[in-house]
Amino acid sequence: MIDIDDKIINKAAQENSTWDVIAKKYTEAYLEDIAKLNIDRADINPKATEEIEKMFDIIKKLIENGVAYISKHGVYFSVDRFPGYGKLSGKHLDELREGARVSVDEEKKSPLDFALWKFAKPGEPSWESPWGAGRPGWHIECSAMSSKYLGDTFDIHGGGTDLTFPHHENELAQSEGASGKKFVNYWMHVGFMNIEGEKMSKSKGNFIMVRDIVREFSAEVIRLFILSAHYRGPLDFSYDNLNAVKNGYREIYYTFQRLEQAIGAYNFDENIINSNINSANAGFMNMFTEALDNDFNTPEAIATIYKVVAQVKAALKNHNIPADKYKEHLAIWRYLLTKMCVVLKIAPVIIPVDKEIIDLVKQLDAFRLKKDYKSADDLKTQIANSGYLLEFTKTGTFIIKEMK
RNA sequence: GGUGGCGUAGCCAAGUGGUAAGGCACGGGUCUGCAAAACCCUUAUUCAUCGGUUCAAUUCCGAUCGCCACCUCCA
Repeated sequence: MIDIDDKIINKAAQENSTWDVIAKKYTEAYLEDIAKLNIDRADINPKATEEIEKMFDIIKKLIENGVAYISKHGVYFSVDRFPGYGKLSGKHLDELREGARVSVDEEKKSPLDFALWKFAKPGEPSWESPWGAGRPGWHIECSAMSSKYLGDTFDIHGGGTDLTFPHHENELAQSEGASGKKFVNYWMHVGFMNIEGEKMSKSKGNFIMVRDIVREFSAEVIRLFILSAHYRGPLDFSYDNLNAVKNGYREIYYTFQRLEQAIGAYNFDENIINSNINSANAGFMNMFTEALDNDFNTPEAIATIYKVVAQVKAALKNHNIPADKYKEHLAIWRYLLTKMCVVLKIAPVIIPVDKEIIDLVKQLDAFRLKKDYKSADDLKTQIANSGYLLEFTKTGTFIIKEMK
């Protein structure tokens, strides 16, 4: 969490508040939104201002290694002294220099050098450092926090595609410049979400807030929507698209409910499941796994889930299977489907149907048997008003909790 | 201008040197006492455009057009 920077300082001034109050407010709002989207809370959410000592360690090492220097305005990273600079974003130093404006800061050795530590301006929050009072440069907190909690080298670093340059490039440079080791094994840069084909922007007023859409759509639907496009590409937000995904998800949700009711209290154990998974079942699981192994191809993984849903529906109707094997057969499919949905965290929570409703349906079925359709229809309406729809099948009536 | 990415049916969206997954929507039909967001079927001779390589290209190469991001401060 970056809890100190220019924006926060400005916002604090605007609202007649202090940086720490502002930072806390937005951090909490962020964590709330994350939770609403069913995103697991990170084990550690370090704050930049609580990791200042670690920043000093890195800056010291960079100075020792000759890739950082002290200038009038702060401690700077020397881009020219780090041979790999530009390797992440595919930029070349000479091209960048041409693009750079005439240096704003004459004290910098290269216009591309960036601040590791900024000396305090009057009235700004500041921390004591070996080089003078000031505050962290933009990128240093990420290097400090990652090396402290994940080590000098770690596997996956995510972020928006807009951060590739300069932020991640600089972060990589200072981390590797200090440690001498490879910083990150895989970078995952995600594409932007547009609104109705246009970039979100405050000036256009076309931005949406997580807290607003979670009121209308479940976390599962939102997640499925986001995962429906490859993460590197752009994602176009629109209510039409979201509703289309919602309609698709309904099928997954209902299928879970049908499975639940068809299997009932059947008690299966993993051994039976594992010994009965045949090549057809395993094939779907492999498709799913391979899709995700292939640069996190979630659209393909989702397509596999829909294929499994189709298999499940066929299985539900397959009464050629001996009764004693039927539930076992379904349990295997449920096991696979659940596994896939859990990975994407879109598995629905199935709430048992209320006793009252079950009783009503029993009455209704009795009326149907007696061909008293008037009474049956009345009950059906009553049940529908409680939010359930019924599917009459040869083997019984499925009671489906409607998805709003 | 530079660098990178993208352009696939009405919409969303994968994919491969060998002839286009999946979802949504639409249309037609079926089952059911009636119904259903249940079931079945249908929907791109074609993958921005134009060339080239190849026995074969949507997939490789080149050009063109269009869209997006970054390339400046700050984050």
